[in-house]
Amino acid sequence: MARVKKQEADGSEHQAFYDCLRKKNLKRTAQRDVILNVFLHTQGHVSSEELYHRVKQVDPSIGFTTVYRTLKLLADCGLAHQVQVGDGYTRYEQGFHYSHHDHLICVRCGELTEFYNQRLEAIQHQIVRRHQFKMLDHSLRIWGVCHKCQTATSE
Amino acid sequence: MARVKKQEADGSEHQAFYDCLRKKNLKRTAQRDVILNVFLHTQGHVSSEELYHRVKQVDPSIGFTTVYRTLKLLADCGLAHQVQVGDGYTRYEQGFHYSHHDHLICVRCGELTEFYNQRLEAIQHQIVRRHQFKMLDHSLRIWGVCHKCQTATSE
DNA sequence: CTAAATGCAAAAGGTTTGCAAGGAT
DNA sequence: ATCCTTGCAAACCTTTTGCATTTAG
Repeated sequence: MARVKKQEADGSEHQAFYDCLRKKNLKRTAQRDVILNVFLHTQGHVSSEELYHRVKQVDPSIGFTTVYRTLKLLADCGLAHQVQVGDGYTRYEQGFHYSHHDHLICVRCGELTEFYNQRLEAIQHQIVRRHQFKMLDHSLRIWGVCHKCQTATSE
Repeated sequence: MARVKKQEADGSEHQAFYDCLRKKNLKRTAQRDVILNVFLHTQGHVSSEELYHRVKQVDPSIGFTTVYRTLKLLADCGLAHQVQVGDGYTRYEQGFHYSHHDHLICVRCGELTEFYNQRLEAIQHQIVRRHQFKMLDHSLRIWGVCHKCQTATSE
């Protein structure tokens, strides 16, 4: 119980979304509501395609394009965060309570493990400063074989 | 002079390429020679498309497919190294004298700056060990605005 | 000779866009 | 009434592949 991530009051993401829509003079629609909900209930890193399939189970009338565009909109509103895993798909992870982290990617089973290391971050800031570079984003990805796949019977 | 990277005798890449071809039972062709030469004389991070255009200036009869496939072959032989900058193109940098490094990417002018930090590497090894992960590759990319673009008249 | 290489054209496969119809404010 | 949204179909774009022809060994 000690390490349970505290969850913000339910709906804070929704409110943030509505606010963002208003600010952009965009409209709240049933489709966007469904897509946001499904996205918020999805763990991990989904592609538009994957989210589309989940959304279809809730409302089969929603098209891929809308999911695709809404995902971009969510990213724009800070509710989703883009990740390029390198598998050919643009993936999104939840971004509202987003805190920077990096990824271990298992090339065998595809599992993504998130990690965060303060010293890593500090060094990056140092490097950027040294190059008089203004950092906007950064991404560290480590590919390899996860423990589970290493111990699995190698064939 | 103390830190000048020692250059191998000219042609060592070629020899390595021929050896690799022989080992794979593949053939040495005029096209592959041209493509290797152009690649070796190209600085930075080229896409197949870009290399194709350079190659065409030497021999217009060489097709894109051949450049594309040869680039993959070069990577396979350790002469080229793939980099995903995130601009939609698969890019390659020289890989024969390759030593691991990471990239600063200017989102304004597209400039790629390479850097290397030993502590960064050490921490990554530590993280991997901690996760009982067998690292195969890793890539750190930092996006931002380079010094030149920061000082350029902002409009 | 035989297997590999080449180049064209076309297929793939994910991403993006045009547009007519429908919907929110 | 107006401007945004939706979903379909098609366009895009880079990456891959099929195949008939040519070429290296």
